[in-house]
Amino acid sequence: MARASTTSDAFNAVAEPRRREILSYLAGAERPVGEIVEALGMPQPSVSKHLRVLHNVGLVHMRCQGRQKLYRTNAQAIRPLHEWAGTFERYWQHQLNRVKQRAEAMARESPQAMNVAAPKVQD
Amino acid sequence: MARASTTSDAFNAVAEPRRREILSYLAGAERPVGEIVEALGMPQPSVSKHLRVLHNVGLVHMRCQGRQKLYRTNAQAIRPLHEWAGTFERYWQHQLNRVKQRAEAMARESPQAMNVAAPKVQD
DNA sequence: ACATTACATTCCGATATAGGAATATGTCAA
DNA sequence: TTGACATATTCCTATATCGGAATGTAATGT
Repeated sequence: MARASTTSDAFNAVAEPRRREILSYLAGAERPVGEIVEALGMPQPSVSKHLRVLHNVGLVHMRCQGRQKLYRTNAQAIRPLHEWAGTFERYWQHQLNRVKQRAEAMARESPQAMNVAAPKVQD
Repeated sequence: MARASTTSDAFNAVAEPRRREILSYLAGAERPVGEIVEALGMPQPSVSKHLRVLHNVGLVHMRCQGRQKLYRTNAQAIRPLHEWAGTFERYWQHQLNRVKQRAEAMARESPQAMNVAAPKVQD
């Protein structure tokens, strides 16, 4: 099998850097496709294709207005991603604490050693 | 061009569901490959390949111990992802506030309408 | 009706996967 | 040394991309 399709979930959709750019651009306000094209300097068909992917996974909303289509980021759909990553927060805080505590211990025991290259410590 | 390589950054590496499983499993403690294989029920070569990808982008650390290799999630490497998603937090809060305010306004003005199907509102 | 504007879609080619099977590498134990 | 164990790598195939170019489609203006 090949890689999971990008239309399947937000994680895959967001893996593409240009789609992240589009999401950031559309976060604050509705914009027609033409403005995205101009602002981000991407070819129009490319933008349309990325918008289709984003729309399929619910990361953007769309509204028609005359011959324009106004797109806007659906921030709600990004929450699961934020929450998944947040799951690891206690672990990186724990790692930071260990680094901090080692640094303080070193400073107490041999302050003059603080200016030399630190040994590569196993965490 | 094809899709960006999964070895390039954390966003792509994390797009694969099985890799997310592995990261979660390795978040709290070091584990040898064999335990991952058993715990998650994936074929061993598959686990090794996913671990290579995760290691290449710095999402896991590795340490040799005899004939085993102990892997562990590097939670720090997940922070950029969390922060990127967090960028949108103010927008989804804003959306939630609007929903909440509309609900309260409706409750004040016509409490008996709260039990019928709400009109599809444009946000 | 016709031209124009605003987007979307299709066709194409190159490439990067993921998974399965088989095999290779490296480490310890008798 | 030989063998068992733990993990990594290679070979293979099917498929899902992304980008570019060209074309299709729908709404508006004259």
